[in-house]
Amino acid sequence: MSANRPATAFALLPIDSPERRRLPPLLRRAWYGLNQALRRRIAHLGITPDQFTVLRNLLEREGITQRELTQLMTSDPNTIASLLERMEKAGVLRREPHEKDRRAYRLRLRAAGKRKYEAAREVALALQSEVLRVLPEGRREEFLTHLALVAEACLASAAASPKKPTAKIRAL
Amino acid sequence: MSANRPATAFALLPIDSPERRRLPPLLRRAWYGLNQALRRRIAHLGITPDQFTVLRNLLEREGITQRELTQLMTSDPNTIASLLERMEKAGVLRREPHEKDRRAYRLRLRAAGKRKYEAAREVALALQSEVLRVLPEGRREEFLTHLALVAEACLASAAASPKKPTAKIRAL
DNA sequence: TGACAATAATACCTATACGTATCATGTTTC
DNA sequence: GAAACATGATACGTATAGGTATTATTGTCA
Repeated sequence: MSANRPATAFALLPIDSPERRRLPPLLRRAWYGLNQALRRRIAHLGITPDQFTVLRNLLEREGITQRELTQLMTSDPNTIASLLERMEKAGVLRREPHEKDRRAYRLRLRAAGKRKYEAAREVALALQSEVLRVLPEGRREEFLTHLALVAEACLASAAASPKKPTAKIRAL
Repeated sequence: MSANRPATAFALLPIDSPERRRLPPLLRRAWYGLNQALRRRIAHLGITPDQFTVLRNLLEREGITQRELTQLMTSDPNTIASLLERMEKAGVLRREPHEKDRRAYRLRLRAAGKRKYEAAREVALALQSEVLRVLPEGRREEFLTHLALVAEACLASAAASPKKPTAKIRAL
């Protein structure tokens, strides 16, 4: 066990460490690293990675409700509500009343939001290319396909895990 | 920035096209899903997934400092400090003064921490098996190897992204 | 149509991520 | 050996994740 200070914390681990083979730490490192890199690279635009994700979803589907955005982002209504509150205050989007459902809002991008999105998109594309280059070219699609399977399985596991350990109503 | 040269026709779609599988949303969904599933399944133990990670690291390396734990978890000193404060208050670990460095603490597990860890570990192992079952058995190791490469690349990108856009001192 | 369940959004809470600034201590350098 | 610098930890602020509870509205059904 060496006490040297490597370039990355990951390299601190012995080559045969179980950490290198365990799904949760690997997912954690990948996601946090990617998120942190993007956050730092778009900080000058005044938006965060999550806000960037919101902008992308709104650009692709103008006028969706908060509930729909929550579904698209696999997030939580509370998180989305406060996220949108900050973004509206920052002037990148607006919430207009839904014409049919007075409980809901329709989300619309503003010009500033579109501009910030376009700029951040360039950064994000470059970052993704940069990261995927470490995989052999012929294996990248396969990796993403497998990752998609794993992601769906993770979401399914979460959905199958009740918030409250109530009586198991899961009738078969 | 070199152009992407995908091998398949599917991959000829724009890299951020909704039809194509993008790395950031996939990583996000996988990580959030896995984290949420684990959080709900160990909530009855009174610990969170991050606290579980702390416990595992402390069990494997008793007496490390907060700084070392920060490196192992690829986290942030601030995050670790408040995390440990909560855990110390909850009685699962204690911070004792470092015998050489009066700035540092040595982290030690308490009995309650060991117990909670053991219980949570069973849950985590089952969850990982459950998730990885969606991949063909012969591809799981390969997937984890690729994920490790990607994780390392993500951390490298983050490390190469300065917090402040100062003059880049990094030698190319 | 009136009671009631479901739904969209929010309020309030705690936990985490991570930025800047600060403090105490350790190390290096001239 | 004192000043300059580096480092471990914390204080404080903002953003996000997500839990429970509440409010306002909608839809359903007896």
